[in-house]
Amino acid sequence: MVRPAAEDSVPRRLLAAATKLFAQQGYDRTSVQEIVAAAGVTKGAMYHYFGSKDDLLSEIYGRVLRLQTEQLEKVAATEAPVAERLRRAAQDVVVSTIENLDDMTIFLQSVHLLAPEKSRAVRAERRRYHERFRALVEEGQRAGEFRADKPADIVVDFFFGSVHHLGAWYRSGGRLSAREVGEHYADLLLAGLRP
Amino acid sequence: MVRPAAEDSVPRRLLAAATKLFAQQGYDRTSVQEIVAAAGVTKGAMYHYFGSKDDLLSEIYGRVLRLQTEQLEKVAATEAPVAERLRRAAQDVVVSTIENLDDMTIFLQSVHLLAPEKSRAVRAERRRYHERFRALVEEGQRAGEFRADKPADIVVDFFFGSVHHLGAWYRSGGRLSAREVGEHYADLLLAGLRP
Amino acid sequence: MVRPAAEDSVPRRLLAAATKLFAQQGYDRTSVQEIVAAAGVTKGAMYHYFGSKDDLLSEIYGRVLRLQTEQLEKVAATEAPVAERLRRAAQDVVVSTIENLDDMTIFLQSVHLLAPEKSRAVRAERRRYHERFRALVEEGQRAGEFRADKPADIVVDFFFGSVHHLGAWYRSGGRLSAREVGEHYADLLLAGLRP
Amino acid sequence: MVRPAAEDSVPRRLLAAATKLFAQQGYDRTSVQEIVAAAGVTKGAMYHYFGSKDDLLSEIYGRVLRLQTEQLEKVAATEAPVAERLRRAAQDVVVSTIENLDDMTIFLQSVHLLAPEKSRAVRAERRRYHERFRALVEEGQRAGEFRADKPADIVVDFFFGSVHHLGAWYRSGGRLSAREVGEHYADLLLAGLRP
DNA sequence: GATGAATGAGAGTTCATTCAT
DNA sequence: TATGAATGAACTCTCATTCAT
Repeated sequence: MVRPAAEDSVPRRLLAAATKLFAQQGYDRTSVQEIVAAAGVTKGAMYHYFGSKDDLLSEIYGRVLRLQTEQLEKVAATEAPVAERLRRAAQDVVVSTIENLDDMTIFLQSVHLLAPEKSRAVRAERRRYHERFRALVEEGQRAGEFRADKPADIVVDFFFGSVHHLGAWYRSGGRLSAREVGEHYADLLLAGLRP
Repeated sequence: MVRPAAEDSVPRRLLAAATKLFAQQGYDRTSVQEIVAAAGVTKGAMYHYFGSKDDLLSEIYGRVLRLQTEQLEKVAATEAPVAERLRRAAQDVVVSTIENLDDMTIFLQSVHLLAPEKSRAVRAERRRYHERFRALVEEGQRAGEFRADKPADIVVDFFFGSVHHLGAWYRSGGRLSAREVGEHYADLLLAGLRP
Repeated sequence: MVRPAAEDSVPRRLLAAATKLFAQQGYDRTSVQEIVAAAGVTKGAMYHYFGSKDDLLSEIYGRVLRLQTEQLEKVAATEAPVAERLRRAAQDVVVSTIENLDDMTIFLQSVHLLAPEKSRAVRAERRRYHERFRALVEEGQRAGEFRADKPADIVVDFFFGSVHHLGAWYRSGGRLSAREVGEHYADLLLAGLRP
Repeated sequence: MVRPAAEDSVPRRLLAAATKLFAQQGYDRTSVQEIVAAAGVTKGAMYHYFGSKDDLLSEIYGRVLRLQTEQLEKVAATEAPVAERLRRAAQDVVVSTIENLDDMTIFLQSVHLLAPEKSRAVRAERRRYHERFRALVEEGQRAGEFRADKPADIVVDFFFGSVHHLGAWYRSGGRLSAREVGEHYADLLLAGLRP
């Protein structure tokens, strides 16, 4: 019996259901029972594919981390002037955060709930991402395009705070498109860095 | 039997213990048993003073919201130029967030865990706070001191994202004092708003 | 409301029910649900008094170990000739094993199922008991009353193997009383040790 | 594809893995998953050769029972004096128990976990073995070589208790060889039976 | 004002077994 | 002969809350 391509595989259905529920109710408030019911499978099936509830969370993290890291690498590697590269990186991260708002919401509310070793791995990956971003800021400061009196890591934390907060207020279908919010955010960041 | 003045009252001890534990482990991961053990009282005593675990959370919120609202009102009501008032408000909220980092961490990680009606009340109070802040931005835009091409609510969300994120990276005893971080953050905000 | 003295306390009822069920079905095959049902209480009540299913087992062990240790110390401390003391110790341990056959059966079938640290504690206590018994054998060997060509620890293991095996065949109400079995066993041991 | 002769057959590998794991952790604590992993096969393969986890246990029993029964028959059928035959039978059972310590450990800890009908079969076989041994004791008592004031079945249970207990203390590579322990045990038994 | 025994529902996880392929 | 996805029931344990004292 060949499965219709339209019907998602069991692990994919589980991941989708978990993502939605975790974003809506939080990780701790979502029971494995709810997840498997939403995915239309049994608990046993879930534990066949994922070692634990924690693993579902890790997978969701992995997905979004990979995506954003790829985007950043691509933009950073172009030949454009550094101010331009930073602007595009900033705008991209806003857009992709909004486009994956569920994943990001979960990410921000639940990293600290992961088992220690997984939590460490995820944080390490996240740190690398921030460091790549910081390198752009420092490059611009050395080139004299950005003010040099603000520590680059403070700038990065300042900006990513704003980005992480998007899930708290942005509603799709609202006044502004993801692209517009990205432009506003990138403007505010770049303007703040003018020498 | 007269209690030594040095020993805090039972409700205060409970609130202190709950604050610390909620910040460390999250609301859902902290059991009532742990709280009462840390406070050195029994469960019965806790339920005598607080109707539920939820009530402890609401109380913690109330405390920090009241504090920050007061500060903002005070600064906003001065006669200084609007740019100066916004700078001081921004700096103040950073400093007081850092000084009450446990409360703020809990606030940000756990609002969505409150029972609906309490959650609504807290959010409403928070919204009023943000609106007061936004009014400052709009005043500056009308006065021509801030660029007018950025919606004021976007600016507010942009900045409070940064502030809320402080708990994720700031460590007391680190390189920068609360005051210094406040200045950097206020600078970045104000510079971003230059026309 | 004063409880009738006849009605056993909750922890005692739990211990009794657990003892019976563990002996009948084995530790792993007995569910907490079965235990609390047999004791007429809820699971919550059980976990109020015992930290885990393991704790029930440890408690049962403690009871029987204490009992047998006391008996041995009492006999060993008398002034009788060593052969007489060993005979009585041997007989006593048979009788008390038969009288607490459920506890002993559990003991023998389930020590290795205890959590490592508890298992270690129980084994250590057991070893002390065996060493006390061995000291009697060695005393008799030095006094020339027992043959000296058999290592005392081998003798002890030989005999306690027999004792531990009682649960596998002895049925109360059978042909022989506990006392009679004790005499036969003590005879076989002592005769085996004749020089 | 021809398998190398050195590589054991799948059922044999399963039996070996199960024996080791059952002896180490107990039957109930060992999952089918662990067994197949240790044997390097899949669950499906196991259920192809064995109807259930229980069947593995029965097979292990069968193996050791057959072995020991054969040995006893051989010794009992010789022409030597009865005391000599009993001595050799006793010594043999000690040696073969030590040489198959894993199987015997499992046997003793897990017979009661078998499904009723299989358990009955195994016990019956075991009983026949004990009866053959008892017959030797009785023969010696009738011949006046052994004291007659001890019921032969008590003697048999006394001795097999000791033998069964070997797994609880004997460690290969220790002070005494299997042969030496066998001699000591046989000595203690025979000396105990002197008239 | 304060205790702590007791509840009862539900949590995450494990597991022997089945069956379409 | 062999696979491995999937089942479904049972498992131990946790917890916020209640209430007689």
